[in-house]
Amino acid sequence: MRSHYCGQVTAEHIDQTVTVCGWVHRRRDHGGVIFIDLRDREGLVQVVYDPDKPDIFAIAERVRNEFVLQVTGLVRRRPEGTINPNLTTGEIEILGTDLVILNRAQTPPYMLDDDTVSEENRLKYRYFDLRRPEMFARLKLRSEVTRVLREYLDGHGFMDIETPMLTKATPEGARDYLVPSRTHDGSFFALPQSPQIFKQLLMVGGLDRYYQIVRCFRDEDLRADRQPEFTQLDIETSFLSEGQIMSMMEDMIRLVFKKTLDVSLPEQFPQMDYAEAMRRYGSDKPDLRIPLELVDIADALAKVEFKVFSGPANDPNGRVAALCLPQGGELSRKEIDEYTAFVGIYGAKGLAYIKVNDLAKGKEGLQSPILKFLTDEAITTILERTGAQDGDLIFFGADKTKVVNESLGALRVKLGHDRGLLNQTWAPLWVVDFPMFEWDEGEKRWISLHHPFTSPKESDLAQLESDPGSCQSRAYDMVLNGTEVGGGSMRIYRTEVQEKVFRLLGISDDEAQEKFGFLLDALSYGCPPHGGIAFGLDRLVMLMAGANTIRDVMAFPKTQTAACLLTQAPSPVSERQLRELHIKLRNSPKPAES
RNA sequence: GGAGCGGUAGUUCAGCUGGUUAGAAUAUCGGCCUGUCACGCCGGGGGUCGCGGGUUCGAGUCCCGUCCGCUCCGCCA
Repeated sequence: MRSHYCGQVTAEHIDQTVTVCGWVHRRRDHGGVIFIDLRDREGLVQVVYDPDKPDIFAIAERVRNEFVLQVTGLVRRRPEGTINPNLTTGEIEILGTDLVILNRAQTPPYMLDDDTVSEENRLKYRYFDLRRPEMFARLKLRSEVTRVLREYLDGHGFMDIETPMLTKATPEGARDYLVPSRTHDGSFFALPQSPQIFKQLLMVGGLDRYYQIVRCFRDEDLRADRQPEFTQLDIETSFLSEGQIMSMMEDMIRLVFKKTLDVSLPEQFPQMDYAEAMRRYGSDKPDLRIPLELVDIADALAKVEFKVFSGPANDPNGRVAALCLPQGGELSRKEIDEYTAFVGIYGAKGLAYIKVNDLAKGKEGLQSPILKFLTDEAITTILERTGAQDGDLIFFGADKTKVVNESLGALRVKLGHDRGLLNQTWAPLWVVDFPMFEWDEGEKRWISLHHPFTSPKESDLAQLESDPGSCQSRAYDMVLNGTEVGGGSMRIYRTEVQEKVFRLLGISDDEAQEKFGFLLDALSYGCPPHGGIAFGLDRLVMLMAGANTIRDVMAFPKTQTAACLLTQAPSPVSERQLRELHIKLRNSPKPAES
């Protein structure tokens, strides 16, 4: 007698007696016969009990959904006439001769094959939800992805090294999750936002090829693709150039796609500099599957009467751009209004448009509320640059560059999805030549676009202090279908450059010493040139699995308020625990008992 | 911090301009059926309409507040 997972029972087992274990997916009675659909991670198999063995039959009658069974019986092909094309349990069945109820179960909170059930219930009963075949498939894919990543890195001389989870709070970057120290009254650990500094210290330590599949924590608001704890594939190398690192990472990602999805990604990922990405797509992570592009038209509109256009056209911080939607003339007034509201989310004050009805008729063939404000010359330029054809619709964005990029960039993506314009392919891309810094209007200071340890380009070192805004960094992002899946850079490895960058970011020498003194020291003890990258594993697997949220590729995710519906975490703790941690609560919920 | 959508039976939902005892499907329980697979048929049970307050003769429905879930903006070096 052999034991199998029930889903592995196949035609090969016909005429064999097998013992299988699984959950009762559904029990049906018909004509005095009991049918049990037994389910495991691989699938369903039907078990049949005839009433000729009354003791076994009596057990089968007690079976309910989600009971855990061990079933023994003879595998056989189904009788003629019981096989129909909609069969969900296949053409094989087990004639049950024995039956053990390994465990009973309450009535399930919802039907496992109900794909309309709310995510709230799915998260509350996550242990149950994980029995869904889709969940199993996604977690299996995740496991395969990490296995291939490890295989690749292990094969290329990388070492898997752990870094601390209890570490030091950082002034820059995301809000830290803090852990109070019992032994140091008033002091706190922070959970790592990423192992960034530790992996750089590993480079100083001569561990020149490091990787880690590591949990990271950021106490910021959630999104479909952002969780407070998430997993990074963290990588760092010494002595390699950015070109060598990028090439190796490409190979690794190509291998993962080939081995797990049998998808062949391009031989070489295209590279695009940040400025071009912003100009053509209004985004630093463009989705190249969408065949729409932004077109600059400020020069043609600088002299028109219409201030909405001429204002931004003459503003050095402004931008006027057009986005042509093929066959967009079909859009109804209501749909256009909806798109206007959509760009409003990103700060756009309106969404001007021109419908191109008949190019041959010139201005008469166009339809738009703003036509009267435009010169013939401006119209000709717009039509030429957008390459608009009869039936197209041209949208306009005119505002501060940031607003135009964000609103039209988002509109481009939305139109691509709404209008079904996406090429059904995988579109990887490297985005390079990022600016080092971005001016923060609110805080009136420069902030790092990547992080404060990113190296500026050697050629820009001279203007680091005189003109920070024009400095470019040695950073590179891997973008896949419009999602940033990885970001990395060459790091600063000289103390004096790191000190300069800290100063530029408004971190005083004292604060730099206090927060990062150990790093500055480390750089001074023979730090090799180094650089690396970190991949968002959850996002990568989400894309590969075709999931809409990273929650679907995590076993136990949190909700939008960063709570766990399964365990009810976070929760109050006892007075005693708080006292040990030197914490006094004010105006807080009652601490838990005991 | 802000915008939008949602919260009614175990589950998924309907419930109009406020008006009898809040419905459907499914699940669940009982009965029938000799091969079914979304089985079928008959019958039963099942509701804090998220929570609190207000308006009203009367609130699932209107108003205010609040909590929860989802999407998004801000935020996420």
